[in-house]
Amino acid sequence: MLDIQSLRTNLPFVAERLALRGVTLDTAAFEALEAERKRLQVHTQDLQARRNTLSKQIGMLKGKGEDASAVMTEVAGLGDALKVGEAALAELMPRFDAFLELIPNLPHESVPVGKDETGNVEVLRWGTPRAIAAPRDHVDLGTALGGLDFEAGVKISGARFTVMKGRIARLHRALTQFMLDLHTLTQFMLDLHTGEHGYTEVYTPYLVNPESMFGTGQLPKFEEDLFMVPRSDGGKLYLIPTAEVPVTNLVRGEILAGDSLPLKFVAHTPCFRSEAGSYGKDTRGMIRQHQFDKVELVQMVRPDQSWEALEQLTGHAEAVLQKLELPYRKVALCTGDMGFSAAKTYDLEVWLPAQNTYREISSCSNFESFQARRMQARFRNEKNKPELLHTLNGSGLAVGRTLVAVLENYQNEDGSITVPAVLRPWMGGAEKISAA
RNA sequence: GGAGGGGUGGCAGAGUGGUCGAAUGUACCUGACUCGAAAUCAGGCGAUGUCGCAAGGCAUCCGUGGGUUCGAAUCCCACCCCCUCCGCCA
Repeated sequence: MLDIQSLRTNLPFVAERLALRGVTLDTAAFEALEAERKRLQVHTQDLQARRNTLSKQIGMLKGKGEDASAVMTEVAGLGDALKVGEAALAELMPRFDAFLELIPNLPHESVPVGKDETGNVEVLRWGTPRAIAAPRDHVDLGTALGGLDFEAGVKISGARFTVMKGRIARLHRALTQFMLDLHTLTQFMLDLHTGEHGYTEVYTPYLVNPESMFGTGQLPKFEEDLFMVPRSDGGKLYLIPTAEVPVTNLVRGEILAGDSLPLKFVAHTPCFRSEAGSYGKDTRGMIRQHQFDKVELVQMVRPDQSWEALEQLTGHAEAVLQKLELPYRKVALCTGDMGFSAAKTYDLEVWLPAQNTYREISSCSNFESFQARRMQARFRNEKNKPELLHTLNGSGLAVGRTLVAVLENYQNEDGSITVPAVLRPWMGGAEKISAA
C-alpha cells in the first residue's frame, strides 16, 4: 500500500510513476474521494467533539448534584446529525481503502522503463553453457530414468502435478530438505543460507488466513491465483503461493526494537499456485506446476539499508547457482513487468539447454514499505518512534526448476545424469544417476 | 468436543458507567550527581487519523464486531485468541 500522504501531496508524481508500470491512476476519482472524506470527517469529528464536551459537563453537574437536564436536552439534539455523519463515513472509508489497496507499488528510480518483459535488462551472465549435442529435456531424461511420472500426477490430481520417484525424488530432496534424512540438497541450500549468509531457518504454516495474504499483497487483487480452503465455520484459509507470505507476516502488527534489525529468515515450503490465466504456457514438464518446493529468503531491514540488502540477498540466491555450477543470468525487471508489491526486482534465469534459453528460477525484490504498511510492521527508530520497516524476499531457489536445470545441464549422452559435485554428500556419494 | 479462567500502553499490572488515554511499577529519553559508570534524585515518555503556515487543537483506539446510554475499558450480544483440567488424536 502506498502512503496516503504521497497521494495527497504529490498526486501527479505518483500517477506519473504508476504510468511507467502501465497503470493509469484515476486521479479525478481520488480527488473526489478525498474531498468527500475530508468534508465528512471534519464535520463528523466536530459533532463528536461537541457531544464529548457536553457529556463531560453532564458528568460534572451530576457529580456536584446539580441539575443537568438542560445540557442533556442540548446533546440529545446532536444525535441524529451525528448518526448520519458516522454512517456516511463508515460507508465511505472502505471505498477509500479499497481504492488505495488496489494501487501497486511505485517503481524505484533505478528500474528500467519498459512495457513488458521485452523491456527487461540483463545485468550479468555467469558461467558458460556446456555444448550438448541434441540436448534432451528433463521430461525425456526424467521419464527414461524412471524418476519423473507425469501421468501419475495427472491421475492422482490433474494437470500440472507431478510424481517423482527413486533417485530423482532423492535428488529433489537433496535439493530441498534440511534435516529429514542424513543428507539432502536443500540441506545444502539451507546450510549455505543459515551457515554462510546469516539467515534463521523457520518452519511455517502452509495454510494462512486472509489477513496474511493481504499483508504481502496477494489479496485482495490476486485471489484467483490462490487455492482457497473453506473452513466449516465459514472462514477461509489459503494455501501459500510462496513462503514469503507466512514468513513476512511474522512481523505483522509488531513494533520491533531498532537493534533487532535486520531480520533474515530462510524457509523451505511447498508452494501452491492455481496458475489462472496461463493455461497454454509451459504445459510440458515441471516448469509450471500447481505445487512446487521453494527455499525462500526473507529480510526485514531499516529503510536506509534496503537497497544494499537487495543486492546482498540476490547475491545469496546467485551463490546457490554458482555452487551448483549452473549457468545463469541476472535480469533487472522493467517497470511494466514487475509484480504488484515490488519497488524493484531482479530475476535470476538459469540456462536450460533443451529450451536453448534462460528461464526464471529466482525472483528477488525490495518492497520498501509497501508490505510493511499493509502489515503495520514497524521498528523503533533513533527518536524512539515507530517507523515502517522495509521488507525483501527472493527465491534461493525454486527447487523444482533447479531439479530441471540439473537434469538438463548435467545430462550425458547415454541419458544418465552426473550429480553435481557439491550435491554428492547428500546423495550418498553417488556421482551419477543412470537407468537401473 | 466438555468445564473453568483470561485478553488493558514496549513489558508487568490496577481500573466494574462520568473530570480515564487510562494508576503504579518497569523499560526508554533528558537533566542533576560522578573522572566515568552503576545506584540515587528530578522531569519527560502510547498509537493511529485528521485540521492547521505554525503553535497547537480535535477524533478514534483497553482482543474483534455489534448493541444499550447524554456518556462505555467498565453493562448486554456474537465471534476470535490464549491458559488450566477432562476427553479424543498424529
